Amino acid sequence: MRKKVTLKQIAKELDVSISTVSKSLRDSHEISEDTRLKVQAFAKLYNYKPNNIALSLKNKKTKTIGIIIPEIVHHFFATVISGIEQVANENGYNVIVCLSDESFDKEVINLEMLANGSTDGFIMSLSKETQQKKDFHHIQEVINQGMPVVLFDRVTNDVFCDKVIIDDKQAAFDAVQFLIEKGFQKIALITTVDYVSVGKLRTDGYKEALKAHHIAIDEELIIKIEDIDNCSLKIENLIQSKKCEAIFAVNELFAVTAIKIAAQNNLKVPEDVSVIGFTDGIISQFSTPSISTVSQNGIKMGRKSAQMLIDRLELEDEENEQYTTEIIETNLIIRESTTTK
Amino acid sequence: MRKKVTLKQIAKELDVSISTVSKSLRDSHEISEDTRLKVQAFAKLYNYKPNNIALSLKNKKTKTIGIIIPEIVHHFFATVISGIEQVANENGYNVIVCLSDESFDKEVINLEMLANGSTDGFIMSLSKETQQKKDFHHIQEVINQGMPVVLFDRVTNDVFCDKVIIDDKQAAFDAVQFLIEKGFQKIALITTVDYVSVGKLRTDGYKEALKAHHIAIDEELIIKIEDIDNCSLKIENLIQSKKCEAIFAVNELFAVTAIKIAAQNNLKVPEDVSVIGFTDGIISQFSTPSISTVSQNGIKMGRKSAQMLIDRLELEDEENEQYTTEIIETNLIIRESTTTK
DNA sequence: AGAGGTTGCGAAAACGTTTTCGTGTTGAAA
DNA sequence: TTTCAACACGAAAACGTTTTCGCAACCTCT
Repeated sequence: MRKKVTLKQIAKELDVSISTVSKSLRDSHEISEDTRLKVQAFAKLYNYKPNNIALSLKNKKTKTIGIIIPEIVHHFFATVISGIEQVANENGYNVIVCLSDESFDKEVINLEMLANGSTDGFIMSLSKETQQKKDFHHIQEVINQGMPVVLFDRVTNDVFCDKVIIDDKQAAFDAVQFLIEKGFQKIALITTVDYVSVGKLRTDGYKEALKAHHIAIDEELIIKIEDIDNCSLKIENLIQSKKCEAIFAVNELFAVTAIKIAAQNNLKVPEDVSVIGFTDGIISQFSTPSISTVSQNGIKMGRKSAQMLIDRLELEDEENEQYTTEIIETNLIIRESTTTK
Repeated sequence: MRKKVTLKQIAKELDVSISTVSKSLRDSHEISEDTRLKVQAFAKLYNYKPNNIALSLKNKKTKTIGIIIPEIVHHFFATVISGIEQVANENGYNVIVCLSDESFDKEVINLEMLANGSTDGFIMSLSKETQQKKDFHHIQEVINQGMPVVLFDRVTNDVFCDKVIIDDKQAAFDAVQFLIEKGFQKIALITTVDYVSVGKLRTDGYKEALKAHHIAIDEELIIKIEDIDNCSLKIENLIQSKKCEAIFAVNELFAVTAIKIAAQNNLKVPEDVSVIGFTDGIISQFSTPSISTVSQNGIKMGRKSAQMLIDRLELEDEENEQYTTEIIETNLIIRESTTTK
């Protein structure tokens, strides 16, 4: 077992000082070519690599980004991480991932844990519980300590920092308008409870699209799901009522579940009912029929978030207090689950 | 902006030495109750938390686990990370995630990057390219430096370390046997090229099941996919040949693609052809029909890997050279895509 | 030969901890 | 009064770097 070699050991072996070794390896002009080459050869032979921890302590930079998200077993979040990791890597950063499991407490603990020197900044998406409690002191605290934070997707107006979002309302508006233009009037909405920020915004977009086209909002066509595991009944009621010609669902799971239940009730998609979902994940692509959906482009979202964070990190305390909110464009991907009336 | 407070600052404020502050906060009996309480109160007021980097440097332990996997946008890997994170968290560890993108070079770079002090050990799954090249010197190197490594799922016999796998061959055997017992004889196999270790093993299991039941192996029923994007043609040929009554696919994507192509060719699943996949991911659960599959339980795999790594880390150099290979049980989940002949 | 400049290197501080050891003060025992 | 232990605290080393500064030795001019 050949342990990692340090400057001190090299110095001892070659009978020079630690400073000389360090300078030689960094190609300092202070060192004669003789010693420089000698040291470099020795270092190469023993495969010397500087210790990251020591560097972090000295430089007060870890070159590490903390990511805190609700869960990772979720295609959208996985793509965002993937995007973050790309940009981080390009810039010599590592990412350390923590999951809040949608819990406020875990979010706080993870944040405090990583804030004690482990990372230079954070990229996060709020847990459901945090959004519900509207308690963001932990994030503000970290920002006050001088650590940049970028919020993405599930954000809040109550904390000032850089943000990356999609225009949820507009995207929902576009999707519903698409259905309207295809001739549908009775359009149902399957959404989340209101405290989930994106669910609320998409609901707003749905309503505005109807209004813009002078279609009355029928509350019976709007169902709000609290818990994905118990959503079937409500959706079944909706389907069986046969009052809707089209469905807009605020996520993939709701969309595919609606399609499944429709099939069980002998309704064909898209012949009997058109469906548009949200988030272009695995499900939408591979379900039968494949699902028309609003594509969020998690990769781009992740890349942008990472870029914003790194830009701020490398600004070197120039105290640019101008926070910006970046909007990632969405686009409607039309597949088999929609047709014309 | 209130920067984090250090021991030194507290010491200065209270006009005592750094040692006294440190000892007070660690409830040392060397310190009088007076000063101890005074220091603790002050520390609490200023929300003192020890700096992780400094601790890491001193203790030569980072309490961080490095994860290197081919990609994260892949339900199975996401569940494994989730499992690792659970156990890591329970034991006060953080996880730092790097993606190899199936590239050998990126795998090497990431490993070397993290090996320079950033993590205490690794949990990894080999990239395709690494498996193809059969070059594992980078992993052996890290192990030689005294860092424990746990390999999961895509492993190799060429490096000695702890491993966590499923019994791919047995699982494939069971799945195929299940089809045979349902009365099918003409069972097709959709698999990967041979250098992907798990693909090879599952292929072996398929063949052995046929042999065990005295069914001749028909090479025309075995198709090997190199690239997922161009798999449609081969699968279509298989389907159109109408030579198979059932299909065993070595992953979800192959399974769902087969079902889709069957539908396009007016073959119904499971009435005309039964399908069993591998990996119980989102697709299998939500596709229509839902897909019978071999469940791998990524969570359990992740948890086990993390536990093995942490156990070894906390063994404190007891040099236990007994490496073990843990096998996570699989189980066959029967859904709508299979029936009896 | 002395002044001044260059070259090549080492000592030491700094980052933030923990811990070992040394030391001065106090109190009690002899 | 002397002696010794207990007590309370501080100095310093250590972890592995980088960097500033100081200092010899040598060289080059006058």
